Amino acid sequence: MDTTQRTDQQRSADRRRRELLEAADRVVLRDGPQASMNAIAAEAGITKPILYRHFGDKSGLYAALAQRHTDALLASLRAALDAPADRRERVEATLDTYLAAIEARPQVYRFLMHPAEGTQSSDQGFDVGQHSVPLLRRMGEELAQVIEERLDLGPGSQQLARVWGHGIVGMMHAAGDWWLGERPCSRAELVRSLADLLWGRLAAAGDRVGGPGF
Amino acid sequence: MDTTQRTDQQRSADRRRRELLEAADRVVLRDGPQASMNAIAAEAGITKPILYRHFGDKSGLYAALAQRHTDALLASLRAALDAPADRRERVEATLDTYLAAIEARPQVYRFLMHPAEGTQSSDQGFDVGQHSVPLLRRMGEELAQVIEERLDLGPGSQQLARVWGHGIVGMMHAAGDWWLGERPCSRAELVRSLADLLWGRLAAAGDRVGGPGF
DNA sequence: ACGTACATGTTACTAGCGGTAACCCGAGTC
DNA sequence: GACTCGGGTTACCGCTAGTAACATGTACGT
Repeated sequence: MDTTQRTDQQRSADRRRRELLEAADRVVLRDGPQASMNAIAAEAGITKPILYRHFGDKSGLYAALAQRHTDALLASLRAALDAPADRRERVEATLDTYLAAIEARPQVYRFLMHPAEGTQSSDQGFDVGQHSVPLLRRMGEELAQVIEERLDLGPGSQQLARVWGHGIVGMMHAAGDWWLGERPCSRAELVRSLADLLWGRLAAAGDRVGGPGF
Repeated sequence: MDTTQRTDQQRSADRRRRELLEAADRVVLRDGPQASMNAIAAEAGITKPILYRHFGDKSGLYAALAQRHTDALLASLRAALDAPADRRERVEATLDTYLAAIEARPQVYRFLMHPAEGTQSSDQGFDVGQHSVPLLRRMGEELAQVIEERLDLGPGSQQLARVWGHGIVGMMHAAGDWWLGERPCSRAELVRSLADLLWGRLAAAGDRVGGPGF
C-alpha cells in the first residue's frame, strides 16, 4: 500500500527537516535573530520555497527552531530542580544552570527571547496577551508545577504557585540579561544574591541608619 | 542676531516634533509595535522624509516615543516608592502602580516592551547585551538606587542592590505579563502574592507531607 | 514501454518595508 | 532681483517575506 511508502517519505522528509533546522541554527547563531530566510536557505544549499513548504512561514521555522533549544534547556532545568538536595541548594543549582546556559550560548539565548518579530497577525487590536516569549511562559509553568507539588502553601496554593513560578522565572531572566550585558560580578555571586532575595533578605534587612534626609 | 531667530526656529521645530510624536503615538496605539513609518507619516499628514529629518531613523522615533511613556511611568513609580509608609506597604504600592499602568494601557505597555525590532545594526556578532528593553533597565537601575540608599545590606551592598533591583523588576514584569494575558486573579491578589514571595514565604513554606519521592 | 502521479527543486515575481537623493517652493535678506 | 534656506514632495534603492509557475526525477499501474 501507500502506508510503507508514506513512512518512507515521511522519514526522508523528517531528515530533510532536521537538516534544514540545523542549517537555520547555524545561521541564527551567526547572524542573530534577524537572520533572513534567504540566508538560511543559502546556508542549507537550497532556495526559499523549500523552507516555506516545510515550515509554512518564518514564524513556523522560528517556532520549530525555538522548541528544540527550549526543550533542551527545560530538560536540564528539570534535572537541577529534581536533584536530591535541600531547597536552597536546588534553587541555587537551578539558577546556576540557567545562567550557565545563557552564558555559554548567548546568541541562542538572544534568539529564544526574541522570536516574535514581524508576525503581522491578522487581528488588529485587543489580544494583548501571548506576545510574550514562549520560553518564559513554559519555564514559568514548569516551575509553578514543581512548587505546587513540593511545597505546602495552604489555601490557594495553586494560584500562588503559578504567580511565584512566573515571577521567579522573570526575576532570573531579567537579572541574567542584565548580568550578561554588564558582567558586574561572577556567576556564583549572582546566584547567591538572587537566592538571598528569594530567601527574604529584602524583608529582613534593617533600615539604613542616618539615611538620606535623616 | 541669529540667537533669537534660532530659538524661534527651535521652538517651531519642537512643536512639530511633538505633533509628530503624538501622531506616532496614535498609530502605535492602533497598529501595535510594528506600525510602519509610512503609516505614521500618513497619520501626521506628511510624508516619510520629514520623519527621518526629525528622528534620524525608526529606532530614533521609537526611542523618543518610548521615553515619554517611560518617563511618565517612572515618575509614578517613584512616587509610590517614596511614600511615607512602611516597607511592605511601599513595595505593594509600587507593584500595584506598575500593574495598574499596564492594565490601563496594554497597547502602550506592549509597545514599550518591544521597540527593538528590525534595527539591522551594523555590527555582526558579539555585543549580546543591550538588546533588552530599555524600560526594564531603567526601572531596574532606579529600584537598585532606592534599595541601596534605604537599606542596610552590609558589605557589597551596591552590587547586591543592583542585582535585586533588576531581579525584582523582572519578577514584576514577567508576572504582570502573564497575569495580563490570563487574568487568573485580581490585581490585589497578585500584588499580595508577589510581596509574599519577596518576603521570604518561599523559604519559610513547609515541605508537602508525603511528597513525591520522599 | 508509456503515462501518471508526486515529491523536490528552481526561476521569477509581487507587495511592502526602511531609508535616501534629488528636486521644489515660499519666505526672509542683502 | 538674485540668493540662501527651512519644510515639503516625488521617485527611487535595496532589502525583506512570501508565492506562482515551471522543471525534473522517480516510483508506480497497466
